[in-house]
Amino acid sequence: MLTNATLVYQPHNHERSTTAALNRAKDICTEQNVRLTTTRELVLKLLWQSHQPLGAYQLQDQLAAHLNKRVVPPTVYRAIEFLLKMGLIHRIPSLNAYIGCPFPTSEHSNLFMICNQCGSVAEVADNTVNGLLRSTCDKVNFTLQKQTLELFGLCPQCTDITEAPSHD
Amino acid sequence: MLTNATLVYQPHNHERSTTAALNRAKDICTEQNVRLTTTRELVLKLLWQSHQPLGAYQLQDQLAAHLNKRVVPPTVYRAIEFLLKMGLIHRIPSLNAYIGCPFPTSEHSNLFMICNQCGSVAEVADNTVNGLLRSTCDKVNFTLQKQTLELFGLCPQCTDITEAPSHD
DNA sequence: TTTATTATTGTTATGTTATAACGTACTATT
DNA sequence: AATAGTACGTTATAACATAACAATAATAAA
Repeated sequence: MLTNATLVYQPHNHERSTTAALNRAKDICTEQNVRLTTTRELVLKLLWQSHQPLGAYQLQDQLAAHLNKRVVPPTVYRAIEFLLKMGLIHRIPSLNAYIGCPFPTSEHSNLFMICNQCGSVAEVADNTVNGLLRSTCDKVNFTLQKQTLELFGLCPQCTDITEAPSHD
Repeated sequence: MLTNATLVYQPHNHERSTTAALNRAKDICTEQNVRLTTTRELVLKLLWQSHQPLGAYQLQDQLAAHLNKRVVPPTVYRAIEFLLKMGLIHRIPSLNAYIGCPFPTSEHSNLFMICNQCGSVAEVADNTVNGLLRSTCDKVNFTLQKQTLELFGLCPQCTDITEAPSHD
């Protein structure tokens, strides 16, 4: 069906993918000799458990609830900063929100499909897009270092619902 | 050199392109039967005159200076909102900043090349990229409505400077 | 094990970006 | 001139993010 492209809708298997992501994160941190502390791990977990990207202040609330104590912005932003640096999460600039990365370690395109209807976000790894962007940059002598590609529209589910004949 | 792609570095001919953009804007507004008021026109002008995208509060300062009176955020954001709706400017989410659009009216890719060195931003209209994204979305049944593509790196100038042999 | 070093977190304050809500003034048409 | 619609003024505040410095915890070195 899909060649060259991997589409990952975040909550495709909630519990399992969360566990897998946390394990991968632990491995990566061990390997890199950095510490996945309680706060950091909890933030990552919350992002994976969510069906949608979460903002810093949503994370703050949820953290506070889980840790049963006051949590202040810097705490959240430090964890976010760490996870971003380790490639374990992404920031989605147009949403001011964060989301777990399904492909840490591997080079990928940072291509997000954001549903305007239900708010879900899928990350797509597509080498063709990557290649084309790279060659476009080469043509104009732009040295590409990083990218964020945000596509807004309707996810498959909401597309189907919208297109389906109404019955009222 | 470039096929299918148009690269527009904002200040390629400052004065002339600003004037041209303002005239185009007037035409568009007349045609659409909406008003390009003083504030709106001034914001557009400031964005075109700038070598870099401007934030709302930078615009606020510059507006205040030009109009010789206090300008408050809602004033700026209203002008921005209008210009965005008319397709005359873009918002660059990762910078929280705004930039004049060189291709108003025409469908385009919202592809920006952002220089990490000098802060300049170029907008690229590339049908190939557009087409590929569209087909990628089709493949996964995602209904594409809007997009923002942000590429970070070094602009041609800064690339050359960086790559040139140092002499110190 | 004690000490030194570094990494992490706590804490307070503040900076930056953006919008809500409501009232007033302008513009165009009748 | 009355009216309706659009735009702007004004105040307050929401939402997102970081600076700066103190305290603590983990790790490495003596």
